[in-house]
Amino acid sequence: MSPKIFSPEEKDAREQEMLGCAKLIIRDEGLAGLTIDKLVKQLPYSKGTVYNHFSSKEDIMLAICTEHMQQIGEIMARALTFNGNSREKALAVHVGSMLNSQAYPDDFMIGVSVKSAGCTSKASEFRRLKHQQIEMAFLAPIFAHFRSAAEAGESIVPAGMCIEQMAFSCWSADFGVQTLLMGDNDACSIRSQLNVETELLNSINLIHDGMCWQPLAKDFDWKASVERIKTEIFSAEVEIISQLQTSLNTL
Amino acid sequence: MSPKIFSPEEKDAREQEMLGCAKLIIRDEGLAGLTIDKLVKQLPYSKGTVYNHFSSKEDIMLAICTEHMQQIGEIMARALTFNGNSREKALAVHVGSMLNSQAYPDDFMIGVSVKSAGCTSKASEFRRLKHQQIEMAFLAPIFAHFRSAAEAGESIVPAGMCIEQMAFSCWSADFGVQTLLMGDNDACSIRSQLNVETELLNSINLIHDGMCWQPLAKDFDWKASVERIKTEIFSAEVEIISQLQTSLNTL
DNA sequence: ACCTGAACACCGTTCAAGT
DNA sequence: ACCTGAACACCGTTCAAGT
Repeated sequence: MSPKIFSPEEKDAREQEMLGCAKLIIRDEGLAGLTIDKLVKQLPYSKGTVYNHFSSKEDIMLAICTEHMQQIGEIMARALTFNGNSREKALAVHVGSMLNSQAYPDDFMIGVSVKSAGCTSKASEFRRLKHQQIEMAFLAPIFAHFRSAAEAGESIVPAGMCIEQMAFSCWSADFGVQTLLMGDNDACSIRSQLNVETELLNSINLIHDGMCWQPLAKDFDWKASVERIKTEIFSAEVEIISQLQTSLNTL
Repeated sequence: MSPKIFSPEEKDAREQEMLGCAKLIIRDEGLAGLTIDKLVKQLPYSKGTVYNHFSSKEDIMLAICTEHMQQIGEIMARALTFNGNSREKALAVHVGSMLNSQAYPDDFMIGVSVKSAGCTSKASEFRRLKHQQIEMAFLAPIFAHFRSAAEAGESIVPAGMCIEQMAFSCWSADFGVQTLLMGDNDACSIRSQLNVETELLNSINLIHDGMCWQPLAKDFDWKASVERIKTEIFSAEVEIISQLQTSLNTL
């Protein structure tokens, strides 16, 4: 009869509904458990409609990854409000990213898969652009923080490096530690003895010391800073993690 | 008639044949292009026989990953023979791992996939054990190198850290830089401006400086060291990379 | 204009039937 | 004892038919 025309708001709400459902499936059955068939079965729409919103399964994954990054951006902004010296604020960014990964481990796994496998190439142009745009948005305040610390003489920009490269060093080390220590530890006897929080602090301390970021590791109680960051800024995330662990233990 | 019985050598040779074929497919069509159907079609055996050797597709992937790690072990041993100071030798390990990843990018991608996705859990017990054993074998000389440098007073073991944690910091930073910069750069405008070799040297220099590993970055020409390492130790790998790039350009 | 779901080509894995 | 390949359950994607 009357062919229905959907407003952009309705389309957006439905897209959100689909993504939320996909996330639930991933949370329950893992990333490999996400299937278009399963997704459609739990949704009041058909396959065709899902493909009307997303060009492929990878497109859905990239969309979830982008949402996750938006959340990370909010975490980073919060981290930089920490009441402490500039190096503590930089540390807070990593503590926040780690807590977020622990509170939402599936989102973190999706991020790794999207970055490592060539998922982006199979996603739609629109989704790729949005992803890139958000990545830049959340990096900007980080760069600004590194720059102001260097300009204040609290850290030294190494010869031949620029601010962006300094931030990238921290980011890639953070990514490396989390990726290597979040997976199945049982595959490697060395890694199974390591703790994410400890090694992240160790790695970031080494890099910050390499930048001569004051105060140096040996002159400050950084473990205490981590605790303060957790309680003063990320108590909500810590709460989610502890709930997640107790529910895992009773299982 | 006479039921054939295969010797362990024959079984091993066939396994190698299967793995070699799988690697070729991955080299030509990417990791996602690897399919049991395709593998069998290019092999003089049937599906059942392949499954007689490997418990699953993940088992094949882990086997390839383990072979690659064995190769990395050989690279690391070679790196440590570099004629230079102890920090240069430590740097050589990373240069070698990077060159190997560039010379055999598919092997590197498999490693990332195996580590990030829960591939190990789907692989067979036997394959998992072998993987773990080889990982430990190639880490041992690295640990020994870090320890002797610290004992010689060329580096300082930070308070609260042990030798293994220092080595892990370098390893995870290396892994982070390579993973983030080897994929599709186009997804991120910042990353696309960064060069793997430059950022790897920057990151490792920051961490080594953080360990006070002499001589410090500012007191030495580390770019020159990288060039020396490339020509004196890894000329074969450099040659493969340049061939790979010219064949990519003519394509 | 938009939704539907049958149909398609493909996937990893198994196992009864052969030799 | 070992190999074979048809069969199975499932996957992502498409598109002619509906409303």
